[in-house]
Amino acid sequence: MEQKQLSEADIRAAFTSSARSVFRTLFQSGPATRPQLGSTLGLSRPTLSSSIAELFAAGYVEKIGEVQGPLGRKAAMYRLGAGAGHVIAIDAGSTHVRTRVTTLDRRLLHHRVYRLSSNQRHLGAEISHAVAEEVEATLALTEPGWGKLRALGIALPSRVVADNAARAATGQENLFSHFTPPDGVPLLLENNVNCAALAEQSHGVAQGLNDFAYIQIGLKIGMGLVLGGRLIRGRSGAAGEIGHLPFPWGPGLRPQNAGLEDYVGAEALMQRTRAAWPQDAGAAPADTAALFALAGEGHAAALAQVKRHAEDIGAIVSACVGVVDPGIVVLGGGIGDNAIMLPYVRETVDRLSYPTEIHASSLGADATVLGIEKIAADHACELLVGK
Amino acid sequence: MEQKQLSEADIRAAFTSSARSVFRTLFQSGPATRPQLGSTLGLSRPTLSSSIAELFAAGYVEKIGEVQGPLGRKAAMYRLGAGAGHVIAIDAGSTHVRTRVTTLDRRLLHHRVYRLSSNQRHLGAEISHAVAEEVEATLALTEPGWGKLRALGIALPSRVVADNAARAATGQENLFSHFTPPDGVPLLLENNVNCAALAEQSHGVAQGLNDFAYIQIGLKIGMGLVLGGRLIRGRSGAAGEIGHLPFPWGPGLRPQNAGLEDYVGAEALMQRTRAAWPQDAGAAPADTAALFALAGEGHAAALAQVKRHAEDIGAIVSACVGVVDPGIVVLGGGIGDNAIMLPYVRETVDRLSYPTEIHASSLGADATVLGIEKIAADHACELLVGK
DNA sequence: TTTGTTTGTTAAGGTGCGTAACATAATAAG
DNA sequence: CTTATTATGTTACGCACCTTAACAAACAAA
Repeated sequence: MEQKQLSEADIRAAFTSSARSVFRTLFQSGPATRPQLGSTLGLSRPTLSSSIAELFAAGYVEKIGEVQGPLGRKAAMYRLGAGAGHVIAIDAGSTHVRTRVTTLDRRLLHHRVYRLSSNQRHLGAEISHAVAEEVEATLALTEPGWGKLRALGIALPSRVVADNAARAATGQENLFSHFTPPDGVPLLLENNVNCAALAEQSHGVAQGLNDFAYIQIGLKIGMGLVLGGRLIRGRSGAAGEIGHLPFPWGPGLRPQNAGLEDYVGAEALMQRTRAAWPQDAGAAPADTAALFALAGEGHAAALAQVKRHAEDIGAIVSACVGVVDPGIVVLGGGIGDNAIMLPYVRETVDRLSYPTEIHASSLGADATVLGIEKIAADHACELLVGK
Repeated sequence: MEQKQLSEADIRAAFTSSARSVFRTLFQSGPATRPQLGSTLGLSRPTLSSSIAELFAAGYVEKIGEVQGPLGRKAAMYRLGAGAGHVIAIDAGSTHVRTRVTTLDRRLLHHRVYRLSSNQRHLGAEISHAVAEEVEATLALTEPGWGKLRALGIALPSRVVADNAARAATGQENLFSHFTPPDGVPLLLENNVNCAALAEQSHGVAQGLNDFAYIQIGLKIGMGLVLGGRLIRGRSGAAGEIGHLPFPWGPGLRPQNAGLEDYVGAEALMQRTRAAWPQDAGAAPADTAALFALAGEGHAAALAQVKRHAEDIGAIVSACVGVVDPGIVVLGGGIGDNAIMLPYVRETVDRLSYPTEIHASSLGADATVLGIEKIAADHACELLVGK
């Protein structure tokens, strides 16, 4: 193993810098012809020739066809080869465990959704068990054509910190109660909301943006922050833990620990809704989905609740704008991506903050897996050819 | 002028990459011997020889002496030469205009403090006038040994945005009512709180840190945020405008625009203090300095006010931790760097947030000027030898 | 003075890219 | 069907930038 890793590093060192940038381009942008690579990277044809020869010899790229332009000779088209390997991405969610296996340039090799027997509020034994099974099953059906497994990424519903000492407090260690990660494969853990934010950046509303905030509103509330193109994790992995914003707060009002999380969560919302529900308005909605359905039909009592909730969300957004002014905020999660709230959220933010675009997420339940997949693929690419 | 700039760019292109990195090292770390440069940069002696020859020929470095080790030949010591030029940094503050002129490697060539006739609450005509005079005076006494003026940096008590269209709303344009910037010199504007934050990073409590928040508490309140080694400015230059955090905020409480700024400012603090001051406690303090002095002596009523204020500051810090979790927060400004508040702030943050170190700034009134000076010097260096 | 050590220079070689010229393969025009 | 034009790919060669090796210079200690 040690020997293999060393030879891997040797391969990387052996590649010329132009070869590495060709690899990175194919990694980021998918298949391309030599002339395309040459013009985007500003490299000459001879350089490209030797770069591709290097990569091809290592199995890192392969030719997948030829493209005929309007005139002249056909151009050869290349993509990452089997030697580049593949990654496994797992979203260890509270209701489902979603698994995706892809090449580094994101070609789907395998995917699967496993439904948990019950709603897991915290990262615990059942999730750990499910992850172990998913990994084992995936490893079992690995095909030779996939190449080496380069990274295993897992998105967790907990804070995630790299620092060994601080881990115990996050609960992230519970992942390993029934799951032993495979040997010799880089294991990447990331918070699920952060993953969803990255997915918005690579596949969703925040496509290509370097600065934005993603706020996920569901049972709980959380934020993923991307600034300067980088995910902001925070010293304790607590960046985006906006459930800990000071609340309630005002003259003579003492903020409570996690007071906002308790107030703005789905349970509290439904409790307030039931308490305020008029006698003559029919049966109170059973859950948030029912509440938003009623509001969508124009039901006055439901709409009033939704509006008040949206104003609270707006205040949360304003807190984020006041601290980092991201310019763009994406709302996601079962409650957040609801279109009914959007205008009320915007109204509140307009009243309280500097100009901020607010969008609803269009990505569905796959967002988190796609995010952790990107993290795993990025890591694998960096491992092979550096930054 | 156009011609000069072109030839300047040519010089940069003419330098080898090793020469550029030698320049950057001398810029960042000050004078060094050749062996030192060689070992820190991993360059061989012949390479260093030619790099320094290049830079010396352009006047970018000069020899300032020789150092004798315990054994062997003396090592030549170099620093940036006159050809590298100098920068002017100006803090256009509300009570003083501070000017510093330095070489790129921060050797002080000239400095001056100009006291404004009255406290300027906003960036207006008098500040503009004072800046114009300071720049003119400095340009007049420029010595040939200083080399070319490479950049002029000005710290402003307003939001600063690069985008032309959005400028009008910030008030930053008021700077130019009586001040015309010199031709052909890069002009760099930055918010004064952001500058103070950078000064903490280069000279103060946050020395060398890549992630921290600097919160300035005085007449008004503001924050400078450094994450991943970079200053976070925000889409509208409004990152750190924490006076716009939602406040008051709670069940049935509607946040007001800039409600926190009004509540937590020095004026409001003194108003509350006067209102709550007991009849038998002597005369109420006239200003915050007097209030903190009394609190320092153990005066109960004063201490109660300071403590309550510290709890509000603690809530503000908690809001920042909830959004970005910087890990370290530096408190500055006339009120913020007061040691009496520190334990109460810490108490509140400990109660509400993830572990966060909180320090009082040790830099005095020069912080802002030092920060804009660093911005100007960095820009000048990048101009000469790239990133 | 000699010896060993560090610094600086000169000479020679290698890597990674470029340009120039040529070979190849396609379309368009006659 | 041949020829002209154009784009792609390869080969030959040169340049820029760095390295190692060897040598020269300058110092302290023996």
